Amino acid sequence: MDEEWLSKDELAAWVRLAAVLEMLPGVLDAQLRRDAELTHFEYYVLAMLSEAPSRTLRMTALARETNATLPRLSHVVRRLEDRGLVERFPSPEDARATNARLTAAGWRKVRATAPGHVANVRKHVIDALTPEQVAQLGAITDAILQRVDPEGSMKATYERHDADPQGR
Amino acid sequence: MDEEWLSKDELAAWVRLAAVLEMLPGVLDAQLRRDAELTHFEYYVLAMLSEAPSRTLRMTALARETNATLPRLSHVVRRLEDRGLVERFPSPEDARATNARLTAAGWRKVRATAPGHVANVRKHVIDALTPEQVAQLGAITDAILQRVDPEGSMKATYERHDADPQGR
DNA sequence: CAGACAAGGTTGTCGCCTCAACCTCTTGTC
DNA sequence: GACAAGAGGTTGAGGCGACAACCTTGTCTG
Repeated sequence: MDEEWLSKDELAAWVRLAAVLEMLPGVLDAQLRRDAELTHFEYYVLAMLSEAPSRTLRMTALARETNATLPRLSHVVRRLEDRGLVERFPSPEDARATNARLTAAGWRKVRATAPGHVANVRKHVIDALTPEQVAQLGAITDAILQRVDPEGSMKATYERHDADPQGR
Repeated sequence: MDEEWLSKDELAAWVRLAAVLEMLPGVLDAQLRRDAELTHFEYYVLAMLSEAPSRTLRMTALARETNATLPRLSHVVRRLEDRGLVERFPSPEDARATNARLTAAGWRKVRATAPGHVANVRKHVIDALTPEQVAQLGAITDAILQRVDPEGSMKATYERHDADPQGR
C-alpha cells in the first residue's frame, strides 16, 4: 500500500522529505528553546522585525514574511509582548492596522540568539550538502512553494526570481 | 540581521526550506482532514501498518517508521483505536511490548484514502519538479537526515544506501 | 536468585496551533 | 452620506505534540 502510484525514485524522495518535515522542526526548536527560550517561529518573528525599517512591521506583513496565519501570529506576538521583546501600537495610517515593533530587549535577544541558531542550521542542513546541492535545494524548494502558495500570498521572502527556464 | 553568516545562496535555500517546513504540513493535513478525517501523521501510521506483515507492528517499530516519539505515537494510536481503525494487544514474545494491528475498517480506510493523498503529494511536490530534481531531492534529504538522526534511530524507511561517494 | 538497571509503553500536564466567531475601521456605491 | 462589503486583527475553545513522571517486564551481575 501507501503511495503506490509513485515511482521508486519519487517514493524515495517523498518518504525522505516527509521524514525531514517531521524531524527538522523539532531539532530547530530544541536548540532555540534550550539556549534562548524561544521556538523557531518566535525567533523568526523577531528576526523579520529586526530586518525591517524601524524594526517595525504591520501584523499582516509580518504574517506574510513568516508564512503564518494571522491568528497564529497574533497569539505569538501577544506572548512576545508579555515578555517585553515586542510592542504593539495602532498604525497611524490605518486605524484598523496594528504595528509590531521590536523593543531594545528584543533586539538584544535576536543578536544574542542568532549565532547559535545559524550554527545549528549549518550543522544540520547546509554543511550536510555540497554547494551544488545547496543551489539545487534552492531551486527545488522554490518550485514547491509555487505549487503550495501560487499567489505568493505568503512570501516577500522567497522572491520570484531566476525560475527554472523550462517552467515546470 | 537574521542568518547573516550564511552566504547568499545558502540563505536563499534555507529561507525557502523553512517556508516549506512551515507550509507543506498544513497542505497535507488539510486535504486528509477534509477527505478522510485524518491528519497526515495518522494516515502515515495506518499506511505503515498496512505494509507490515499481518498488518501488525510493535509500537517501537511503528514509532521508528513514522519518525515519531513513543508518547506521541501512543496517544495517536489510542485515538485510532477509539475510532476502530487499529487494535492493540500485548505481544506474545515480550510481555512488555504492545502490538498494533490494522483492523478491517482501518484497512478499508487506507485503501480509500491513499489515492487522494498521493494525488495531493503529486500536485504539490512531485509534479512541481523535473525527474532530475526528484533525484536530487532524494539525495539532499538523505544527507540532511544523516545529520539530524545520525544513528538512524528513526528510520527503516529511508534506508542507508548509495550514499554520496564524497561522503560529505 | 536478588537487586539494579534497562527496555517498552502509558498517562497527565502544559503550551501552541487551528478554526470559527467577532469587532472595528475603511471603501465603494447609489 | 448611509449601508454593504471587505480588510485588519483579536479572542476563545478544542485538539494535538512535547516532556516528565511513572509502571511493568527483562536482563545482567555478583
